[in-house]
Amino acid sequence: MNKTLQTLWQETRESDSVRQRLYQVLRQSIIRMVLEPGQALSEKELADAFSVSRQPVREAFIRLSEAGLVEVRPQRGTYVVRISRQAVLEARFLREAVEVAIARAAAEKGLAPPVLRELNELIERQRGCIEPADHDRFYLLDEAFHRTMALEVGNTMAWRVIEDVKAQLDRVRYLSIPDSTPIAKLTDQHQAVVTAIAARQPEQAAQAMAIHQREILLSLPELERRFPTMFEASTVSATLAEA
Amino acid sequence: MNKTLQTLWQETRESDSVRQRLYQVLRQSIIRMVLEPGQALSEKELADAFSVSRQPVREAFIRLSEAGLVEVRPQRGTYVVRISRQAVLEARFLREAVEVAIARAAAEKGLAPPVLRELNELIERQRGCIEPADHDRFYLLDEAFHRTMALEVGNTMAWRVIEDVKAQLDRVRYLSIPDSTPIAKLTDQHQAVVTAIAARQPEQAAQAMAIHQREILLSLPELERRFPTMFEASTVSATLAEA
DNA sequence: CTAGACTAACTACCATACTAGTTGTATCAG
DNA sequence: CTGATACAACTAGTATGGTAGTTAGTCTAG
Repeated sequence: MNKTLQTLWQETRESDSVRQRLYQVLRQSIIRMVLEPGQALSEKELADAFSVSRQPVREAFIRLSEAGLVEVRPQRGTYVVRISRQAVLEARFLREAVEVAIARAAAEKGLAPPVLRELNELIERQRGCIEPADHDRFYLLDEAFHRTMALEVGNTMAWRVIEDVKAQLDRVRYLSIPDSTPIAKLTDQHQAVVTAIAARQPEQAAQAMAIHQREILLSLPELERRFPTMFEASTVSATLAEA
Repeated sequence: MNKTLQTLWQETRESDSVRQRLYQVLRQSIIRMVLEPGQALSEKELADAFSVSRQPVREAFIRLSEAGLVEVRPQRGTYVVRISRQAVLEARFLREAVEVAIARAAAEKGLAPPVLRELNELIERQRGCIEPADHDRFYLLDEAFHRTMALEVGNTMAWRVIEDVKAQLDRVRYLSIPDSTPIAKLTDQHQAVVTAIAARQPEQAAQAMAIHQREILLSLPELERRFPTMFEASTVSATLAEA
């Protein structure tokens, strides 16, 4: 069993339930490609590795399968799902729909000055990741940026949805490091969104967020070529449908 | 234990896992107010009632808690969550965001003639529920309408999100029967959406769907007055925030 | 009569045991 | 050597037992 899993396990809060801790560890491991797409996961093996029983492992599997990160095949096994072009496109569509609505709502209702200050501060810190490039830190700051916006519009439910679909997208993003969209460009896009919100221009905010959400589309086909084993075998019809 | 639960249990497919069957039964029961907001649910009691073990009941509880329909308080108990104004508003926001995006995408990409025919047929059957008013049948046809649109735009993920948030909204809808928005009006709104999609007018389709999604807002305050026990005690600050 | 401590009856969580179903392999018949 | 079959080693799903924590009620000390 992988060493990194043990490390992540140690980092989880002991006050949480075993199920939650396992879920977090496995989720992170899948996103970070520690557990590779297609890999089989064993309830028993993981239970032994973490010195817990099979039951919480199983419950974590169920949760992961609902998030679309693993597939549980009854009496057969549980597998890390391969990246699917269809799933990525669906996740991106969904995330755009929700985040654009959030940006528009934020511009309509307006955000309190302290919140705007917090967002701008996050953007500043993101600029600090440009040179030298620090993708890990930017990832965290980027997540914080989107989370802050979602929650400040008063919507925990929306953030949970975003968090779920983000997992699909982050796996792709992780693959595309370091030749992904430059951090500077993404940060500028964040800035554009906040500026439009501060200026109370809903359509402009929505537009800026939509542009931001479409960045990921660019690298997908190339990644599928470079990492064929990570992807679900795409049928010809599926390929044509997207053309 | 309630008689209706047993009936629903009989109707579930025996090929599904006990966990899934329990989830469906409990979900429906909560939406239909068979299990009332605030009511305590007992693992053991339900397990005995359905002649299954506590484990699948527990797993169904976990899934329900993720859908925001029950609250699991460790070592304390599991309770049907009361309707919360905040949760309803969040669910509505989220649903509007996703469904509007779907309507827009459908108008942009266009739908195949058979699909348009199917949607129009559903609308026709919905008209059949107007006089005499058949809310139960309309509910199913309405769900079918939205599901068809979501899936036809090629998005199973989006439909799953809608399905989840719909649970929150359907509970309110169930309360507001029979003095809810007239079926005729809702059907007309469906028609407007399909017409705009068929005419390939994205903005018009988005607008029509947005109007449709805002219907529910109207009845909420009155329902909160009429059924105080069904709702979460709303604090003064929360009330003010929504004003 | 009141306040605090103890107790009994719950709860969810985790561990373990058992069942039924799938799969790969080895063995045996042709 | 090939093909089918039986078996062994897995799997997830379900059942049951044990543990720690919460709660409400009662009983006792003041």
